[in-house]
Amino acid sequence: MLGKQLVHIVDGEALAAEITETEAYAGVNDRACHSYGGRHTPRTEVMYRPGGTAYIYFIYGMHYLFNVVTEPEGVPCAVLIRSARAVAGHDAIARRRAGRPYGEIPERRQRSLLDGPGKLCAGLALTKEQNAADLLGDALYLREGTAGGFEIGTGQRIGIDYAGEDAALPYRFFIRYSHRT
DNA sequence: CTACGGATTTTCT
DNA sequence: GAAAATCCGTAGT
Repeated sequence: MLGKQLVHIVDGEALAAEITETEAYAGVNDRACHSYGGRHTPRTEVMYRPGGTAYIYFIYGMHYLFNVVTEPEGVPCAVLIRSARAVAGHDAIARRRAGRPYGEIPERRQRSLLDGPGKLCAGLALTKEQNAADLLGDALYLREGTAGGFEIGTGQRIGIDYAGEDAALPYRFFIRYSHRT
């Protein structure tokens, strides 16, 4: 999904972001995954749905995180979208994140608008309303991006120290930008 | 740039 | 009742 765009139509306006960082959550054998051990709870039920379903959950009392379910029905795996870059609806996204249009926030904040999983959901107005949504929908979908020819870096997943040995798995993926000359 | 504390409520034990 | 797939502001190097 790196380089693809996530689009959410809100009040008739497209809010869109190109995905720059992801993490894989690999199902019943992955201690970091909510479905580890085959757990069925009200929250994890959506993970068992077919690939292409949105899995959005609430965490830390104040943030939503957005995932894409990836496998056939009954196999509870998902990819967390960890970071992205706004490509459409900048003002609406900035208002949701900072309370002001894009041009009125500091450059520092413009560059870090969507560089976290909670920030992405806040900026694109993704909440439990969109949980379990089909990502081939009219209001929420993925599409091809414009980025091309990038390299993919990998690393450990963030914020899952409780996962024991699985915390070391290289399941974090990100676009390697080769600036410098 | 890193390091810290506080926010705040769902979720599962 | 504890922990959580986080973020922000502040302070320090």
